[in-house]
Amino acid sequence: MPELPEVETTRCGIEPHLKQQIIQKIIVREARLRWPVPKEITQLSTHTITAVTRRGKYLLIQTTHGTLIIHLGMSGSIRILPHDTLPQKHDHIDLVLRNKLCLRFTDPRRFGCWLWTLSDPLEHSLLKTLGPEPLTTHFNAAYLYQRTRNKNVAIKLFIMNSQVVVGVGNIYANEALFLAGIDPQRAVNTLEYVHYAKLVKTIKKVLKAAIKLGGTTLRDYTKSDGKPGYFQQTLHVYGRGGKNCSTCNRKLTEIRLGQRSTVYCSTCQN
DNA sequence: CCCTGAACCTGACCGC
DNA sequence: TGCGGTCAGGTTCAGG
Repeated sequence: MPELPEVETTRCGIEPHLKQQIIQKIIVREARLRWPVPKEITQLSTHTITAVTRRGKYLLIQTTHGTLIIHLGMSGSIRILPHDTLPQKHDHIDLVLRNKLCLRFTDPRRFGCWLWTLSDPLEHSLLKTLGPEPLTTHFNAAYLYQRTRNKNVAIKLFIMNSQVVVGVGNIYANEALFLAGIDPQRAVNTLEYVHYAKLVKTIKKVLKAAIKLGGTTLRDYTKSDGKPGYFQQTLHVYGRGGKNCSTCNRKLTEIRLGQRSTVYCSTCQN
């Protein structure tokens, strides 16, 4: 469910409830996530949460003694609930606070993760090699252009590679390429600097707009307060294969690229 | 190093 | 109603 806007929406939703609060306990009902949930995290009581930050699609819950590194995978979500709310199926982890609130992690497919580190989380092996944040100036046309020389991958796969830039998943890759007028299959070394200038702009634009609307709600995703996001109402291509292009009114093409569904307009995108 | 495809897992949906 | 196939917002890993 989560790309960068959904993770950022989650972060903003949980931060005010967690900051400066003391952990009472962490209950792990199902430790078989992407990687086994480490046993140490069930012993974090009395630690105070100092900050809730994000790097790419990873949420970082920093405490006085270490940092929880959380990823929502494909189907993960987090809600803030009263501590005595009965858990449902797939509610794998509760972070219970002394103030009687509970951060509950739900993840049917279990592609998400909860890890724990005592050192700088940005130096963790999963985070260390991540590309720049898309909404910073480090992500710019010159950077992308430089990284694409001598490479032959399709542009859509390239921008979805977290070593290149973090946070761009399947929805926003499709949308950004549509807005930039670029064919998702186009090999990166055939695109010029001007294409990258345009693409950087549309990626930033689409991510910012999605964050503003609380993310995209498809199927069951909701924000940390249980309410849906509204960005899906503004999608131009994602999930619209076979429907008409909002610009030229011709039928949108749907293909598979790197095992992911890819929708684009063969007239407007070249 | 570059690139592709399999793998991880559950649930919803579609056609027969 | 049941069964098999396909698809789903992500990422790592093995192998050519």
